[in-house]
Amino acid sequence: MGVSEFDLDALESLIKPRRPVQRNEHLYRAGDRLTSIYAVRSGSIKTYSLTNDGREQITGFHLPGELIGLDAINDNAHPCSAKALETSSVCEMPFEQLESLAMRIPGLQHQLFRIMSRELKSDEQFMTLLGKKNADERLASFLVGLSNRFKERGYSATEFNLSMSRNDIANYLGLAVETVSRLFSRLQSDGIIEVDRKLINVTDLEQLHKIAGTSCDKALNRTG
Amino acid sequence: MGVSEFDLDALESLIKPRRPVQRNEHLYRAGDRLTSIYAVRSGSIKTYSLTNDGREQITGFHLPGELIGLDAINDNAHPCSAKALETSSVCEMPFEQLESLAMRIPGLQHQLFRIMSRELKSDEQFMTLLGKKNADERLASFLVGLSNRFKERGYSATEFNLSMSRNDIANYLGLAVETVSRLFSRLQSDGIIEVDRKLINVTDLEQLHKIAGTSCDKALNRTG
DNA sequence: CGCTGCTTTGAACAACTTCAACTTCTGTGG
DNA sequence: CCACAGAAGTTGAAGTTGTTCAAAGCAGCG
Repeated sequence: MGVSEFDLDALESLIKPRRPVQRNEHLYRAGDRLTSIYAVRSGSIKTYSLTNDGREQITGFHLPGELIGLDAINDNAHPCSAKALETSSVCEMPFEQLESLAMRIPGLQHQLFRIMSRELKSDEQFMTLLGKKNADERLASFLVGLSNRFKERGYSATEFNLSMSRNDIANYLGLAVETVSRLFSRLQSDGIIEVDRKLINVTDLEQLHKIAGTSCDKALNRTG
Repeated sequence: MGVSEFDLDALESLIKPRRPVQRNEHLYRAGDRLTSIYAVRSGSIKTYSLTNDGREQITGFHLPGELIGLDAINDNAHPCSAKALETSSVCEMPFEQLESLAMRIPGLQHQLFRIMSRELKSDEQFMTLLGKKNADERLASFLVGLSNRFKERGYSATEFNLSMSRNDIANYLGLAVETVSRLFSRLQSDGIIEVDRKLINVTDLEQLHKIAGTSCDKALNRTG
């Protein structure tokens, strides 16, 4: 359900060896012709596009097991750029090959539909975040989301490193950096998380969930 | 590129006859098991989900030629509800059938990948709208988007009816109804559009584009 | 040791929301 | 066909949230 690690492993062997990517190195840039879809194997990748006035809009942070580049199929060109946030490794999968495999291997086509569908669904949830949530809810949702994704991958759900800068977080969440910084401080002084630079320790995950799940009346749930 | 009307026509005949839907009738509701994907054939459909505190978040307005329900593949259940904004007709395509056809008919698999990819891409653009654009830019983008879609379908790019309420527009754009109402008034008094209830006449499409494409310094481009 | 870039914090400001009132439309029943 | 009730839309004024501007604090690194 989460990552379908199993199938990606199978694919990986079918297609191409892993490839290392250095921090800040681009996997591809907006406008590049689509050749391959990439599966993140380790590290983390951010995808972003530029607004008309040249500012960056981050469209996602991608962890191991996730596929990137699927948004390029329609135009045969990447609408976003993809850049490593840290030293990472990816598995490159030539798309044409992938497509023809999908015609032959039972289940692979379905798997690909599922992956794209999941991304559509999570995009929709993210729209709700941007359209309806306030700053606190956005940051809490972001942290809960990361927590879940780390957990799925066998890491700690409560202690993890942010590979992206405050600026990137703010950009992604549609907020100003200053706002994000203030929110981290507040979450810390409220005893919900401990922050040490990039290291986050979630001390009250339940409360974080409550904030993320739209904090209703802001103090509705002190005891329950 | 736009709608691949051709292929949908082919599919339509392969699968099921059109089905009429009344205004406010649901095609499916959030939580329903996925049985079919729907192609809009006439009219318009809105998709929406509910936030934790029960408010509605509209995730899209869908015009003829568009497919809805693709976000349900991953969980085999619809994450959103779909409701007709006006009397419409849709073509129901049982998903399992569609998938097995895609294994056989050359090009259909690719077509489906493309359609999902296009949706991913437009979701990303929409994230940029919600994350970076101010109220004016949002409404202008919305109108430009509709204008383009109507044009693709052979209707006027400058004169069209909004099938959704002001409330729906505001909801979709992450704004308050009052803001949207004020913006319509302002666009009208600025001579960019003429508004008569649901009927919109775009009198200065170029200017509308300028506003939509992020109005930079707000008055950067008076002459050029 | 002193850059340089990222992060934090404070204070003023702006954009949008909220609240409230009023108007216009729509549809229903007398 | 008109009257009326409810829904939808518009407009104004006050209020909030988050942004912007400015400056200081801190860590990494030559």
